[in-house]
Amino acid sequence: MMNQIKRLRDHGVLVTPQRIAIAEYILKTKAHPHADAVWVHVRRRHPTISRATVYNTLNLFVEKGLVKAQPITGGAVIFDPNVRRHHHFIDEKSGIIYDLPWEAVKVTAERGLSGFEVREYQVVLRGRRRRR
Amino acid sequence: MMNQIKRLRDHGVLVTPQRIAIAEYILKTKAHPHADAVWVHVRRRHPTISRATVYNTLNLFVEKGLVKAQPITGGAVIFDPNVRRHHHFIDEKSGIIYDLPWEAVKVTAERGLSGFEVREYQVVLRGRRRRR
DNA sequence: TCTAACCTTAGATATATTCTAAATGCATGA
DNA sequence: TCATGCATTTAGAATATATCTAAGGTTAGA
Ligand SMILES: [Mn+2]
Ligand SMILES: [Mn+2]
Ligand SMILES: [Zn+2]
Ligand SMILES: [Zn+2]
Repeated sequence: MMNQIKRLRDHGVLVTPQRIAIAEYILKTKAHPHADAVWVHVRRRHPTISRATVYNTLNLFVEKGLVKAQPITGGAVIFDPNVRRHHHFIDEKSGIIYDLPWEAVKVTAERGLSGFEVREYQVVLRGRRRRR
Repeated sequence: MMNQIKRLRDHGVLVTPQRIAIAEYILKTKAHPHADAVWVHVRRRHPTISRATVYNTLNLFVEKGLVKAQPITGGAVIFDPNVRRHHHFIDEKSGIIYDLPWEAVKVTAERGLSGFEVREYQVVLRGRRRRR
């Protein structure tokens, strides 16, 4: 899509076919994928893309503010196109990570935080997504 | 210390010299170390202890409820002797992880959480520890 | 003391991520 | 348009984290 290309340029990212392919997936997904999952996805249309390019590109997108790296699980770092403030719920059975809107949870400092300059925070919740 | 040995037995852990050495460090530290840091520490007195034993032992301690694994940073899982509910502040310059008492922050569910069965949660804060 | 179950170990394997250096591609000005 | 210079891509090596294997050693209770 043309608007992804413009979005890359607007963020100071030099456009290449590999970066377009990665952007088209990572900027729209709700799956919170890790780098290897992005690689598997993007290879469907770009069979020769290397793992190093996927890592390089995702790290570049983080640096440019297009995505956020979320190291909230044990294994691999996951990449999140939602760069606004929000919280995360991790389903312990499936491993699926859900976004929770910032307004879903209210966090209030009570005491004992005077020694800490907080730049950002989030609530990380674990449990089971209820069957619907 | 004798009370560490009793503590291991009380948790159904068969006592060995390696486990005592690991317990003496991990059950008292405030450093939130990862497995390799525990290995480096314990080798000062047990030079032949293997990395596998350190990983096996820490995972056993988690299973027995003596410590909690906290996958809140990118790299290695850290092991925490504080198994009560609490929050974490990560100093982004040094990487040092500080415990925040449960009462330091109040978390209130507001809306949109009806589909989620929450088993546990914590607030993860990042920023800079203020110079005192 | 005897013994069965359990533990420790070195090294191999698996997984996640970065590095290296050579080949290739992109953007710009002539 | 094209040459040029700089950035990007690539395969594979290297590094970091974690688990597995199988042989040998230890623990704790009878
Ligand atoms: Mn891991
Ligand atoms: Mn990692
Ligand atoms: Zn998210
Ligand atoms: Zn802690």
